[in-house]
Amino acid sequence: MAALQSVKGFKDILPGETELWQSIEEEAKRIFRHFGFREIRLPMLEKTELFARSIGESTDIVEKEMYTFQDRGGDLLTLRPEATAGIVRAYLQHKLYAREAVHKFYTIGPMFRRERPQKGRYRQFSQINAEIFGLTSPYVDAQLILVLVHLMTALGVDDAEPHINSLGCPQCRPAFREALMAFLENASGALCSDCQRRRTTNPLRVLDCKVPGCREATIGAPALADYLCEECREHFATVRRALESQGVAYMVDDRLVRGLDYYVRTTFEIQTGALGAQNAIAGGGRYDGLARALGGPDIPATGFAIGLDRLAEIVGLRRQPDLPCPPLFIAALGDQAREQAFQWLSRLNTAGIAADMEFSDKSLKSQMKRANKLGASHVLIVGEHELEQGVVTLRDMASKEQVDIPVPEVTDRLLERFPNSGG
RNA sequence: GUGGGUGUAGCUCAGUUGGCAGAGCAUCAGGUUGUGGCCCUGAGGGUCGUGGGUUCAAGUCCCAUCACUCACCCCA
Repeated sequence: MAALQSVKGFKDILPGETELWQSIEEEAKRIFRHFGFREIRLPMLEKTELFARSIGESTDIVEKEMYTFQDRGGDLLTLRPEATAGIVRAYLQHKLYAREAVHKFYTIGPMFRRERPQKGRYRQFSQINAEIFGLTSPYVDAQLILVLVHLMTALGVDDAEPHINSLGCPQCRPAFREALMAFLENASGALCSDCQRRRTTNPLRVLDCKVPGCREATIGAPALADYLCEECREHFATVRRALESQGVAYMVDDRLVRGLDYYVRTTFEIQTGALGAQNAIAGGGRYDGLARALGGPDIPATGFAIGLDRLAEIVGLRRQPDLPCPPLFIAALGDQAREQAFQWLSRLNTAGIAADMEFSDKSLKSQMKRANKLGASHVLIVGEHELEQGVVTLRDMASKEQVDIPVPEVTDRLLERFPNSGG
C-alpha cells in the first residue's frame, strides 16, 4: 500500500461507470429542456456566510459538516454543501429578477459534506438541482415533482415513490411547533436520547425519527395538517389536485421533515428501498423566504435536489452497461504498415469515425484478439504482403468475409462504409 | 463524533489443530512461420493492510495501528 490513495469519502468514477453517469445526465438535461429549465453553472466555493445564513446556523451541515477554511487572503470560504444557496446568491447578485419575473434553472455538479461515509453517502457527491424563481403558484411545486417522476420513469426506476407534505409558513408553523413541543414534553420519557435533544433544538425532526419507541410515542402527536392556515391548506390541496390530474401516484407523509431551515409549505422526497439506509434519492420543497433572508427582494422560490451518486447506483443495478465500441480496428504488421495505418486511422478519427489500431509490434493473432475484445465489427489488415501488391484486407468480424481494397481507395471506401456516427 | 464487520494476486475469494502462499477470472505469450470468440498449454503478478509480541516456525494466536465497509447521526 505504498501508492497514494484518494481522500476518504472521495471516489473515482472510472470508464465503464462514466457512461452510466453521462446517460443519466443527458436524460435529465433533455427533460429539463422540455420543461423550460435552463442550465446555470456556479462556483463550488462560496463565502461561508452564505451557507450559514441560508441553510441555518444550527443545522448539522453548518455546525459540523462543512469544508471551511481561510484562504491566503484571510477570507472564510466553504466548499458548497448544497446548491440552492449558490443559485439564490447568483440570482440576486446578477439581479436576474429585474430581467424577467420567472426563472427556471438546473445545475449539475459536486457538493461536499464531511460526514462519515457509508452506502449512498460520500464526502464529495453530485447533485442535479432544479429551481424555479418568481412564482408562488402551487402548480410549479407540482411541476417539480412531475419532472422527478418523469425522470425516474425515463431511467427505469419504477419503485420511486414521491412523498409529499406541507410544512406550513411563518404564519401557521409557530403554533404547530408550540403544540408539538408541549406534546413531546409529556412524552419525553419514551423518546430516544437523540430525540431528547431534538425535542428542544428541532422538534419537527422527532417526527422523523426511525427508532420504534419514538414512532410509538409520537402516534398521537399533533399533525401539521391540522395547523395549516387557510392559504397553506389551499396551496397544498392544489398541489395534490395537480398531481392527481397527471396521474402521479404520491403519498402524503405528514412526518416528512426537511433538514434545511429555509423550507416552507410544500416539501417532497423521492424514496426507494434499494439503497440501504439512504432511502431518499431526491428531495426538495418551497423556500419563499430565502431570497429575502439573503438580502434580496422578497421572491418566492421552489426547487429540488437529486442525489446523482445514489441515482446512478440504483440505475446501474438494473441496467447492463453498453460499452461504446469502435466499428473499425486496424491491424498493422511491420513498421511500414504501421506508418500507413496511422495515417488512415488519423484520417478516419478526424472525420468523426470511431476507430482504433494496435500501436505496438504484435502478432496478427494478438491484434485480432484485441479487435475482438474491443468489439470491432471490422478489422482492416494492413500487411506487408498486401502493401507490396497495393491492397489491404477488410475483414467482417461477424461473417468472417474478407475483401481486398486497393491502397489508393482505402480512405474513400472506409468513409463510405463507416458513415460518421455523430456520437 | 459513536458502534459492528472486513483486510491474502488487477478482480472474486480459498488457505485445515500454527509447518514451503493457492484457485477461478483477468492480463500476456504459445498451440507449424500472417487471422478473433470456444478449447488446450505456459508465463508474469503477492513484503498475506502496517508495526510490534508469543513461538524452533505466524496468512493462521495476542496487542496496537491504518484502510475499507455497513449502521447510528445527518441528509441527496
